Amino acid sequence: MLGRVTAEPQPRPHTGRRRNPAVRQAILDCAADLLADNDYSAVSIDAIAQAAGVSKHTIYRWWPSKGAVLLEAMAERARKLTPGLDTGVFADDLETFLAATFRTAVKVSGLLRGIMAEAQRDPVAAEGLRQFTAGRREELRALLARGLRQGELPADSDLDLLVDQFFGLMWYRLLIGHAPLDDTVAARLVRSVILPG
Amino acid sequence: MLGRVTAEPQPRPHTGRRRNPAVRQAILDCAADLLADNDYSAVSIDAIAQAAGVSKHTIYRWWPSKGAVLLEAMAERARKLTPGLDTGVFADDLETFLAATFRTAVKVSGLLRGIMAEAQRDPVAAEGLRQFTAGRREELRALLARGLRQGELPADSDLDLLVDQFFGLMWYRLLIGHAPLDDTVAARLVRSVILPG
DNA sequence: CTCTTGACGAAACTGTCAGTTTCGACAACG
DNA sequence: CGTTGTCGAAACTGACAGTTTCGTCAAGAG
Repeated sequence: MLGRVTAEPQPRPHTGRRRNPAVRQAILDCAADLLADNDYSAVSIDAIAQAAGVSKHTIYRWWPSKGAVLLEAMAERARKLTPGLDTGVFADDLETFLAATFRTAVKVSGLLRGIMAEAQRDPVAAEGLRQFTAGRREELRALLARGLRQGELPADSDLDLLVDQFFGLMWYRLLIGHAPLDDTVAARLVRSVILPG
Repeated sequence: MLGRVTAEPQPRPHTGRRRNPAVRQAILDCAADLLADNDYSAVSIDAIAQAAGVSKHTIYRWWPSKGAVLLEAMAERARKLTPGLDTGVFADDLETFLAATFRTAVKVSGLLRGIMAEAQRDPVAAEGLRQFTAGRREELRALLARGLRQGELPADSDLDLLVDQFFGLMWYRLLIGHAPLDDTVAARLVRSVILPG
């Protein structure tokens, strides 16, 4: 309706004061820092705004909800820490991937746990988390598919199930905290799935 | 200090009005029902108090926090739905256990997700969830140990890792909601771990 | 240069919810 | 019947998400 009335593809290129990308970045950085350092409960929109020297108004002009801010902060920080190497030796690559993933996850566990909690009540955060985890699953799945092609995994392996077993164990230990999540776990996991020989 | 001064082991057996167990039960039942039906965000202490026809005051006299109430409600409901049979055929028992566990978990997924979210900020709920899941892990671990003794699992299986892979996958799918959690999953999981033959 | 547009900070405001406190019954036991 | 502790009702505090209002400032248009 509205679009028909005006019928202007790009009527006004732009005018007025431009948004400051430094402000946006400061918000994301402070959000991630707060989540990493403090308890999740200590991280409020007001706290982020204060830490970034920004008004709440500005935050809500750029993101629709608290969950959206936290999620983008997490996604950005996670993007920086992805290995993705290929030595040609499947078992080594898988172990490297898992070990690096676990190490990073433990380092930012406060952030991950907070986002997971937020996603259980905020649909925006839930959808974002679904997309974020989908990307991570796709990466691991591609790696496992290579192992399957090279005959290092049983031919009838269910890759989706395997992926969820790995990431599931990771999240389970992160969220409950009953057992460690370190390089040893990564090594044992790899040994439990690859075919002997 | 205080104990020394009085020096009375059981000074006063009891006096005054007795607490009404029906009230306690009503609170737990209503809490579990609310969590099962509605969104978790719709479940507040006020809502539970109103549904149970009880004052908030009464709830807080019996439990220290919201998380404690929800956790006890969950633990009670979960206790009613444990299989624990033994047909002698390990693979069948394992599949039955997993399938029943998944079915129940999906049915009360709103409750489980809410508790998990609560446990990420309330230490009381976190400790309770740790104990609850420890019991579940112990049960599954005992079942797997039987399979190991009977030679149906690889001799070098890491049972703790296996347990966390199973429950991890369950929670992961419950919390993210990207893939189903049904009998088929249980069957495939069993097939992926037992030795052929 | 000046006017318009929109980004931004400050701060007040609304609504919800956890947890506390107060008060007035009321029930059991001595 | 008095003491003791349970219970409901309701007001209250404090924190926080999200909104609104207002004044200011920066950048482009004319």
